[in-house]
Amino acid sequence: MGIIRKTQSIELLLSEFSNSTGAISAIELIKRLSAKVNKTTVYRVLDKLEDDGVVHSFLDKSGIKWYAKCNSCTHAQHFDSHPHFQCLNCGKVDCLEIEVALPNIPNRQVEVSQILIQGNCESCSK
Amino acid sequence: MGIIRKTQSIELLLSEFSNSTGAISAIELIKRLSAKVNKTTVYRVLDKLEDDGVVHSFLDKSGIKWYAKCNSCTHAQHFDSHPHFQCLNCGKVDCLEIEVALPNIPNRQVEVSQILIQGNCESCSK
DNA sequence: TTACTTTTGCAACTTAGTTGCGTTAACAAA
DNA sequence: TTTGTTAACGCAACTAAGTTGCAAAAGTAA
Repeated sequence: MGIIRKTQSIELLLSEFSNSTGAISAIELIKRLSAKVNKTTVYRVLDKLEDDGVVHSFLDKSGIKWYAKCNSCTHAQHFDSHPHFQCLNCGKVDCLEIEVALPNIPNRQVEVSQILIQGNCESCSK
Repeated sequence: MGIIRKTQSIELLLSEFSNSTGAISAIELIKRLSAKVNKTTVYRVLDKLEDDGVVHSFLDKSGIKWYAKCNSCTHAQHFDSHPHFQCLNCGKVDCLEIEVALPNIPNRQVEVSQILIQGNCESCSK
């Protein structure tokens, strides 16, 4: 569907993404904005932002949803196939700006792939 | 903790895995065994089987848990880093017996990685 | 300002998985 | 074979993330 009106909730959500480098979980966003935006609205706005190619989403290992700004996604094409890195120590999640070459898989047509890497991030592995 | 007693529930769960090639979702197992085993027990047995290296688990794109027999896992070492393939048409999920080489990631220590590939399986892409 | 329609908040719901606790059933020892 | 121990089980109640329906509020074009 996409965004039609620039509302307050949308501005608030977008500014959360502007003020952050890594990914943010839906739950974290709901928590941060709880005073100003209802959780249903947060989920709905995130859906639309993803639909418009403004953000992309993925699940971490415990099944909760994370969102991050897209660098080069549009509504038509989602370049969200980069790996995501989650620090097991501090919990921070980032998009890795690298390409992972998947080997050809016999007799199967690949549509989407999702790579989640867990370990220790830069600050936590010192 | 691991399995100490060979109970009926464990036998039932194990036979489900023996009679199947691909992965099976926890929900599917609960459904199949609903007449004989309580869902709490299914979850608990799966935990233990995973603990013992008999099966390994992963999440699909909608966040639900899948289990598959391990070919070469032990309690000490889980070789569950192969990719998983989920057919978007028939829903079937398989372990792919291939290695995916992850590029080195600067300044980060990789502990675990999880690769989920979605597309059309052999039977569905004809 | 009006009229229209999107967006929002609320409450209630859904679904997967978890927890606490009293009961049942493996199984080793007698 | 029986008994005692305790792992494993079933049940009900709970948790947490996310969804739905609907009436009210807020954008926006005219």
